[in-house]
Amino acid sequence: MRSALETPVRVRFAPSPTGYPHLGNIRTALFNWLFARHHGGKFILRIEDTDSARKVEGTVEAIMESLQWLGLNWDEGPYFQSQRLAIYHEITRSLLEKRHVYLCYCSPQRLETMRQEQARRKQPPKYDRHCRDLTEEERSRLETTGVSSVVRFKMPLEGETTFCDLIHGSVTFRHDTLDDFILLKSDGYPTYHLANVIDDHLMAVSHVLRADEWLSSVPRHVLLYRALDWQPPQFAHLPIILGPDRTRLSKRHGATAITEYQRQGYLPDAMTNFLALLGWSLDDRTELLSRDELTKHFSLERVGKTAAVFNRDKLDWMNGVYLRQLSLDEFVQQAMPFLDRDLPESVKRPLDKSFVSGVLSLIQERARTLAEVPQLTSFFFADELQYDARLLLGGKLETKPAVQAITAASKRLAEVEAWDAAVLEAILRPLASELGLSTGKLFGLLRVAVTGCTAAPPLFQTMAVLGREKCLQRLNTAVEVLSAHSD
RNA sequence: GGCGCAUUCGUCUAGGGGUUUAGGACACCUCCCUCUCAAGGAGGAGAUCACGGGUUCGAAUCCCGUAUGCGCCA
Repeated sequence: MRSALETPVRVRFAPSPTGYPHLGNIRTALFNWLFARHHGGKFILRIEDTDSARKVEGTVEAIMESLQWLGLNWDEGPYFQSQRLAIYHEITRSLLEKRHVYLCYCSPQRLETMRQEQARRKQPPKYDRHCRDLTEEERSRLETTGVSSVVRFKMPLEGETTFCDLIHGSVTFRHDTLDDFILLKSDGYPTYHLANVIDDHLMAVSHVLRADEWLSSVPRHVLLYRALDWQPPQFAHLPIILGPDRTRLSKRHGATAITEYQRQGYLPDAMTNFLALLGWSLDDRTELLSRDELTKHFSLERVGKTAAVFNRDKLDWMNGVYLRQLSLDEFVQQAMPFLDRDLPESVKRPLDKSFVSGVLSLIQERARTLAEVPQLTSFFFADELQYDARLLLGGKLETKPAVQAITAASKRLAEVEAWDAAVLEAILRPLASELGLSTGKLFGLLRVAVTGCTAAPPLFQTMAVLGREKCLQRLNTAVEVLSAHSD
């Protein structure tokens, strides 16, 4: 067996453009990238687009965009398998010459009835090798009729193949449980097995890190490498990521496309950190790791074997941690596009940067995603607040004392010279006792009057950012709301 | 149907025969801080380590079955 040190590390991320990349795909990409960076190797991007029927428009772009968003830069590629058909054909020809493969002329109908028969007899579906030993005459007769053919691999009839997976250890498959799988389809396109093996070899891929579901295909691949006289790469099959219902991730689980997480306001670094911990861990306590720390410590030995359920709550928590770690300027820069996108249309654009900065300083530690920012701050930008009078009273106050309290506060605030949080507090705190109200009641009342919400950033800081004019105006409105309300 | 892989708190995980009364994180609960919400701090609850057999003085850790889940083969 080759050791990782002998050959330069070259890994690849090889998605099919059949759908937008989701968490599972990207996690595979991340592990490949981390492995490459850890070993100072190369990370290759290869698009396995040989199944034209399932190709989905725009996915190649989405794949590249997703990788770029997460900072998973590739060193080579993208290579496209659809542009390498001549290579696959040539190598298939050499396999034919060496009799490792054969042409199969069986019609889809024949195969279908065969399968049904096998299913009826509860036998494993397996090609019956009808064309494996055709005589030359039979073959040329079929050729002249112009029937289409596929190329199948001659699976050894006995024996077994054992290989060592870097994560699972030694795995063995008996040949008689495997069938003569197809290498080249009748339309001339290679199957995954053929194209994948050829490309990995030609691109000098040293380690194949891919999802667990390919584990059962490895014996086929190993046998193919042998037939071609090539040295197989090292394999590492990664545990898959499951949805909350313990089934594989799919469109049913909502935001599957990784770009959707970008839209929902997750930071690339948080996403990377979170994904890295799905199937890998550093030790028994470290949860937060920077990109550099991840590449420094990443190793296949610490990759687990069991499928992991994606836990949105933990992602949210982690994103909040990363959001709080940002400097205010960085936070403003990150949040600005979300404000632009989601604040009501009535709010004038462009937004004033210094006002936004003041606003955001108050909610940075309260937001878990950037997409929450507009909701958390919309009252700062609104012209008029919408709320019910009962919200002001909070079930604790009568209308009259409430009106008195607001009026008294307004009066004092109108006279304040310096409009900042400390001064406001120095004015309003004593007012509570003067009015015979608890600070909780007074501040709660003012909070609703000024923000329209019962939960908001600290009152004095909020008022300081909002500015005197807007605060007084809103207190006024609150009095009107209360007056119109009878209890 | 055959083959393969997996199985530790709800979830992510630590754990490679004795240091384990199974550790950490998210979520949950309580308390502290406090003008609300967060953040932060302190604590709590939560896993007979899927089950059953072995091996061993001793097993979550090794072996064998069973079950369940997932995957591959069409």
